[in-house]
Amino acid sequence: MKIATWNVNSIRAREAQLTSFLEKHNPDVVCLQEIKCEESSFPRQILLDLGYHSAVSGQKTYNGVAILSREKPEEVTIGMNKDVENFDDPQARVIAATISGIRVVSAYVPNGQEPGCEKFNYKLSWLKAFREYLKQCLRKNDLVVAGGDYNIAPEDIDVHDPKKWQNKILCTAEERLQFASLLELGLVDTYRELYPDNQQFSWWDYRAGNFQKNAGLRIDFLLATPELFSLCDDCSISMTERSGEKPSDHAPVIAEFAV
DNA sequence: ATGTCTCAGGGACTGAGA
Repeated sequence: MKIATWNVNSIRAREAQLTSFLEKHNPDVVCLQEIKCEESSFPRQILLDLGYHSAVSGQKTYNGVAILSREKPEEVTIGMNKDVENFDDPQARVIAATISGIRVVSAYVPNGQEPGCEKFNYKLSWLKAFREYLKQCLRKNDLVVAGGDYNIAPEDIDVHDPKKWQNKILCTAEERLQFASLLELGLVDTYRELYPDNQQFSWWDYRAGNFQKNAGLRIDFLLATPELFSLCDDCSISMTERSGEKPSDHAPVIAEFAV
């Protein structure tokens, strides 16, 4: 079973690239982020024609998450408010579904803009709510994968120039502490666990030729429970899509499980 | 490099967000 996560930066602008991705890799499940549209304009039929069901949580212009799957998704839930009290998030950032007995979460963590600002505080409180959400999810399920754009580079190895990025957004100690607390729930960063010393990135700013210079960060992950990770054969970050025409600024992360 | 890309509003370009 092949599971992927990809921030597509608008699903309508990335329709051709998403089609190529699905045809090339033939994943069973894809967690999408930043679909940037309401459910009514989501290309559901195009994906059905390609053999994928869609579970969608969208909104106009910003954010939006989805889960594509070969098998029909079950127990689809949108947002965190069913599991986390006092956190009614108007932004479409979390969706979950059960596919082939695996609880799949697709998450788009807030960017935070700049340390100390209002959006940064929202990011930190969002992450605390998400931790509680995942805790409940792990309580109910043994096989869980939480794919997403976490907008955090967990360690210096995940950053092309750690000195330049020190205390910058995506790299602050506060964000890294929040990410570590997600792993402390009992989740494994599949790519990092398999390749402790590899430096490979999943996001490169469009500006300044950052991709050509490989000036990137690793901020997209497939987090798995130990039960699921024990079935993980491999995890990789695909460069094809980021290298192609009109790319998303994120690369897909793909893992293979013996399920 | 204040560097690029996407969206909405409005009907060309600007601002927000990343």
